Amino acid sequence: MYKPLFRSSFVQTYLFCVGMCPQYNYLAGLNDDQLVAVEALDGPVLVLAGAGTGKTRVLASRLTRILTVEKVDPRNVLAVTFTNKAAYEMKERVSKIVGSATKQICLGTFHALCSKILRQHADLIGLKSNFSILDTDQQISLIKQVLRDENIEEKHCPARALVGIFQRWKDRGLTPDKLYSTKFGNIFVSNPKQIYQRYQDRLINMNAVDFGDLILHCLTLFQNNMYVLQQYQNQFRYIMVDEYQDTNLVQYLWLRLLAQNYKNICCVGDDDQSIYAWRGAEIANIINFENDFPGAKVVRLEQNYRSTSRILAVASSLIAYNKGRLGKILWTRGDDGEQVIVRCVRDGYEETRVICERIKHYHKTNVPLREIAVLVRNGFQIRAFEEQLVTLGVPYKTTPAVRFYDSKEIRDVISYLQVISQPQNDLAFERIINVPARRIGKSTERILFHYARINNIPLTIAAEHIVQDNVLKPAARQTISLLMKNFARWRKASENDSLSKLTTKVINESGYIAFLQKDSSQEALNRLDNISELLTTLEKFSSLDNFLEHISLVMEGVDAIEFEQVSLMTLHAAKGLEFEVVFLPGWEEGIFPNQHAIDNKGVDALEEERRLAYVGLTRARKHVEIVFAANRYLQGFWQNAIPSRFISEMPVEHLAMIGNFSSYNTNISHCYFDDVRYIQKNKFRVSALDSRKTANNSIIRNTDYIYQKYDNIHTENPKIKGDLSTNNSFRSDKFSVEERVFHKKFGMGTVIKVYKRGKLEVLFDCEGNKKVVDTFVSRQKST
DNA sequence: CCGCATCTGATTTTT
DNA sequence: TCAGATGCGG
Repeated sequence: MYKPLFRSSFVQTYLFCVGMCPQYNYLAGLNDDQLVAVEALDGPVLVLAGAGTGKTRVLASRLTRILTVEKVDPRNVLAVTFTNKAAYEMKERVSKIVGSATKQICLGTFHALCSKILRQHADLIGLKSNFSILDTDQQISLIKQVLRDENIEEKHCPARALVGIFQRWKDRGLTPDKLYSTKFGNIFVSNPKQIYQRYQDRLINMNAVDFGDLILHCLTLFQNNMYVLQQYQNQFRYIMVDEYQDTNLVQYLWLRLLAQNYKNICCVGDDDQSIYAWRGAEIANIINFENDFPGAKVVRLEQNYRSTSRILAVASSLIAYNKGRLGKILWTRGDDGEQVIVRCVRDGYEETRVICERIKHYHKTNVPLREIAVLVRNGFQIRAFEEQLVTLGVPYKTTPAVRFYDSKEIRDVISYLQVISQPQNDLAFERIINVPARRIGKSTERILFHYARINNIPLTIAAEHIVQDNVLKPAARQTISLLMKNFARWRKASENDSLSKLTTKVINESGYIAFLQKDSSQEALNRLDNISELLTTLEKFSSLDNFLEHISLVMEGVDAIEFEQVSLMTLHAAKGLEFEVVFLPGWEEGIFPNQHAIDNKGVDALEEERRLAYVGLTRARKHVEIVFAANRYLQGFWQNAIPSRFISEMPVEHLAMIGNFSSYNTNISHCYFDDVRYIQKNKFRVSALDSRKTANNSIIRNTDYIYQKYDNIHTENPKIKGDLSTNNSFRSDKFSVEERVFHKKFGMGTVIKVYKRGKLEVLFDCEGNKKVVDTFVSRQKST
């Protein structure tokens, strides 16, 4: 019953040769701390790896040591990462050192590994091994079905929100029976537990899991089947985890179970770079590591090989405002570098213009475009830069690019393939039952669905049955009959045909291609292109199941060849990357930190924003340019903005403030930049950092100076002295529709709509319809 | 069944 | 503003 996940063949011999090779030195160039991290193989180890401290190198060297020096069978090594990207990177790196043995290592994302394990023991949790993995769209439509069955109106309880809520529960190991709280986010329904239970029942029923289930089911499997757990506990002698700060509770429990036997678990992460708490990551995992794994060794990697010391000083000062950190101090032997530029601009348009000018400037001074990045807080900020760069003819790339597998036509084709391979996949069947349009409308669907639910059978089976009866109109009956005959034929073909041959058959015989060819629009042409691209991709897969697994777990398309282009991306997407020059626009209260974080009364959300800022700053090797605008056109309103609090948390001596601050119409401009304006550029030395540099090879542990410096920042560096809230405070007296108001510029008007956050739409008597912020209008006294 | 008007609400995103 | 959802009429 039990099979090892990976089979080994001649690897042992190969590794023996590598291990014996005297000139081969995997330890070359590692610093003292890195060396400790690489050599501490026994027992639990936490490697706190700051940004740019050579984390991936350490992981790869460690793996090398385990395989070549300790001569551990690669099958006994488990290496878990969070993203496919990280898994791929690690694979690349390790295969350069240990070659083909890499394939034997159990290396992958949590989800991929759990899926693999689950498919081997599916029967133990009531699934078949060909279970389907639902994507978000499918989750939503399943929840919609459940809500419909329970007679719950979606208005009170949007399916999309439920996806998130269920996911969070699953992140925390809460199966319906364990759910103790009936709190349901902000959503009101009478019985949340029941909806959750029904959703889970339906999933099992249709032989499907969602992403959260992959790990949660696997954990349940281990907990309920001692002998299965023991097999894996014995198999995985060494466990390594990357990006540990991003793991959630279930993943932690999963790891802890697996590590129980050998206890050789090494987690690498950085609490300061934890930016995914909002989707279930538990920063507590990394903070509590020493308690969770008794006797754990903690290694700090603090020597930074990426940024200038000024950039590090700025980033360190900022992150020091967070409480509850494990505490790390990055240092470098590199140059002090330039000051971090903080630029004030009039509005968003100027922001884009200036940044694009600066991009051209750096490019002219021989910085390659691929070394330049604009990192934003919100996706929508990217667009303005795209437009400007297009007009300037500067090549750029945005991440995430539109995902290949997300496009409608690809999803359609995949759904056909899913129905072939997983006849119980109702959601896939539902998607294509009338695509291309074959005149199966709502009424036919309803009859079919009803029949399936009453008899508790999959839709495909129900369809087979129902065409035998007379319940359907002849036309619909014939159409469905034909469709089912097609599927039977394709299913048969799938046993012999290659994947691309099968797919070609499907898209021709189903009429899908004809349906697209009928349409001569550019859009349809693109879709046809995409499909032929899919056919090419399919060549690479050995089986249909293989392919379906891949697209469920690896949504990323293949990265295009990297041209010389500027990177435009969100701060989240930038984690793990580095650039010579980094632009950080939109550093205003409400954008960064964003409004949600400010509204949350707790500090947690704000601290996560701060970590995000820290991630942004530490992406840069040489230059950082922060920009904030005094006015911004947002969601249809012009609003004036306050510089981000994060700016005041950075040490002024490392900043160069540039810009015209008079655009502020309150006293912000003066109070904010008093201390800053006259900083002289060249008078500064980073003394604490310098002293470290002079130390001959021994790392100075005396960090008092820096701490003292931080304390000063907290107490004696009140860069924001004035009242910043002048224009951004909200009125306590709310306006209502039809009320008469007066605006200094537009005159008298009537409120026609009231939005959230004090925004009004007013029909002015002379100026017409305008949207304004309520702090700019006054109430007309009724006499 | 589709197209157009109207309304609503608006992070971050991976698996 | 602007994209996505909804609802109505042909």
